[in-house]
Amino acid sequence: MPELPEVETIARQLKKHYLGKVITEVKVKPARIFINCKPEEFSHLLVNKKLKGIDRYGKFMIWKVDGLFPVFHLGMSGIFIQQKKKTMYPKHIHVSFKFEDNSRLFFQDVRKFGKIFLYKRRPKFIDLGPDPLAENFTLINFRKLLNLSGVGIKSFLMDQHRIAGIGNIYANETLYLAGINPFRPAKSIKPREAEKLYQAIRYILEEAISHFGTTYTAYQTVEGNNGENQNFLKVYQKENELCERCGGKIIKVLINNRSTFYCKKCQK
DNA sequence: TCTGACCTGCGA
DNA sequence: TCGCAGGTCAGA
Repeated sequence: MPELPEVETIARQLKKHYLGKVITEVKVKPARIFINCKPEEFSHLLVNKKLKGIDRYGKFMIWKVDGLFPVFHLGMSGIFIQQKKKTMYPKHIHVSFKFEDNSRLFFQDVRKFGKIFLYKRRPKFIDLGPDPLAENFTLINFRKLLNLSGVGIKSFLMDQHRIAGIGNIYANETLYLAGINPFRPAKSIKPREAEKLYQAIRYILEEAISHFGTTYTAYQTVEGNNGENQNFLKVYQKENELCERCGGKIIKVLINNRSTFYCKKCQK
């Protein structure tokens, strides 16, 4: 599921509702999604701690909780949902947080591809590339990364070790906006095209955040609403529709086993 | 660099 | 019943 815009949307809403509150209870369901700590340890260490900060790096969400840093990766189907009624207890809940005001927050993950970590210091994510909305993601750096790469441009955009935060939907949309064919080798991208692509990455992600993310199947905001960005997509899931820009047909192919949508006519 | 496995639910 | 889904990683 969630790519950078969805994680950012969730982080903003969590801040709005829970920042500054003390966690009074943490219930966990033992599952392989706990990576570097035991579920019961996660639960025990977070009780009676205040949620002091929430931020994001790529698709990772980092909480700051009185000297501890729980980190969440939402995988394909992870979401955070507020409990709206006391009787509301959805399926596939792996963590349930209760706060000092008796409000509850659930971490739900149907497919269990999500990951939960617990650190004593804020992780530096040295394995990941730059976050595309951060200051250190500059055009100069982006061009360098492109030149060093031996893969196709779509795989390049989705490789978290190169750029952290772009997944399949936004890789498709970014390449469409920049007018670049997804089969092109990353190295073949010319300086002018690199600039267009760089701007497209930021534009597509920022627009998606302003639309609260893209709901294609499972994704919902913390408040339980669908995102709205699916109404603004140009190619993703638009197979056989006509390209808004040139009237060409949008086609679907597989690249690295991931559905890829593009306009053969205007994406060169 | 690429493929398959990890999971579950949904729609064709 | 089968294929597919927004991600990631080990192993070939």
